[in-house]
Amino acid sequence: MSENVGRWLRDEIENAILSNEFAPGERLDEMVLASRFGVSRTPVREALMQLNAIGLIEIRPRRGAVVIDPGPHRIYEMFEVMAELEGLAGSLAARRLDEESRRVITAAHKRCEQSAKAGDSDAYYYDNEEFHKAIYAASRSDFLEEQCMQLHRRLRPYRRLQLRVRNRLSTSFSEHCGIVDAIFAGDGEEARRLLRTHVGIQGERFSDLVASMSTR
Amino acid sequence: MSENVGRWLRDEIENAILSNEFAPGERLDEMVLASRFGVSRTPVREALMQLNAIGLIEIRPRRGAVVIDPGPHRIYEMFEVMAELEGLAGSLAARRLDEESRRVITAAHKRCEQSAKAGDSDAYYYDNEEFHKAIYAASRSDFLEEQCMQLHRRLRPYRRLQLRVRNRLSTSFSEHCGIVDAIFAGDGEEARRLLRTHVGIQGERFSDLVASMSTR
DNA sequence: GCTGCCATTCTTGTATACACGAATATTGAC
DNA sequence: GTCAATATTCGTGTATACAAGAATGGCAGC
Repeated sequence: MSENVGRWLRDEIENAILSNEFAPGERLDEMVLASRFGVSRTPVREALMQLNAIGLIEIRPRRGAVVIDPGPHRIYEMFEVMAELEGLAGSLAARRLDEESRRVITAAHKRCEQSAKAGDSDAYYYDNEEFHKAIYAASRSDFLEEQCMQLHRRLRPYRRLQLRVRNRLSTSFSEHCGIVDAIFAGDGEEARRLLRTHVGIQGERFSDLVASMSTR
Repeated sequence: MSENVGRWLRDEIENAILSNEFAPGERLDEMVLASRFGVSRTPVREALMQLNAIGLIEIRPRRGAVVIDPGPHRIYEMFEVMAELEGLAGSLAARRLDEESRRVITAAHKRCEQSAKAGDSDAYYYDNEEFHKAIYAASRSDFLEEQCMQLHRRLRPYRRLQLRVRNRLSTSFSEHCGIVDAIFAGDGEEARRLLRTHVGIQGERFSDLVASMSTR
């Protein structure tokens, strides 16, 4: 547990929302949450305020908090922005790459290769995450890294669904190869282009997303 | 005043921070704020929690809240991300432009022209803001628009400082002209490119920023 | 006179109490 | 039986009370 109950609750409720335990549209009753976590309403409210500020829930005055339901279209928009930010991170990484970042990216890339070849979609899910985080860090822009991490976190559940789609694992990994090559070659614009298409949702992948969302 | 005290306080304190009334590094005492606004500590704390979540203040456990001091480097990073997001907004706007957006952009652009020709830097400051917001809206991506608005808001104080720099007014307006042309021509990539350079801080403009920050 | 330890004070973190608006159930009229 | 007006319940919004950790100041020892 974190040092104070408020933060701990914020993380707990955030996780519960992102893992779909609290479904979109669901009402979050302060007293129910308080008794569930064995605390009073005060830290619960503080946690809710923070989740409201980052856009995970909506607090309607005098009418309680509900989990925001982004809907397919908005999720598409979020991926669109994510693609742009990752593209920027990639281009900066290519320009600013140092030995340490190169090492971390290579390591994550190799783990992805193993999981992809093994066809282990769960393992790939985690390794892929580390790969992308390695690129954020390699951008050497703290603010960009934070923005990427935050958006990545929010999109995590949908990413996971996407990996279930047929052939997505090997396709994803081969895209990684190109990205790594571009970054290591110092070709920022190529890295940006490849990451944008890698992260963005084009064509049939959007209907895949919608389909997987409705059946979860 | 907003419907509930918590939100009102959040806006009040946010404005006070962005207008530099609460300086970076300054400690925000809950009781001082409470008595200043004539309320109890509870809504003050809720406001602080929200400001913490959006990264305007830092709450150190048991040690109170302080206004975050971004520092020149981080502000540069924020402009870098802003440039990228505005570039995306511009490219989407060019592709999706409808009559309504065209009208709003044209109107804002004309107001910029008047303020620029009059050399009225305060008027231009507001008109310029409306111009950029018009482009966010024209992107027809609600999420992108929100992200842009939020970051724009945070960078507002520094934008204002930049406009004070010699010749920046006319330079800015002539850049606007190119952006409008590209968007109206449906040239998304050109709009993106122009907006990126328009918003980003290159070369001497970074030292201008640093200089203006130290003397405010 | 300076340094380190302890007591005091001050501020934050959490719980509880109370007030008020919204949602809901109940009762009465038609 | 349906609808509307009203009473009741329920949950949020704010204030206050209490607990506990951090900052501060004083005192003793050197």
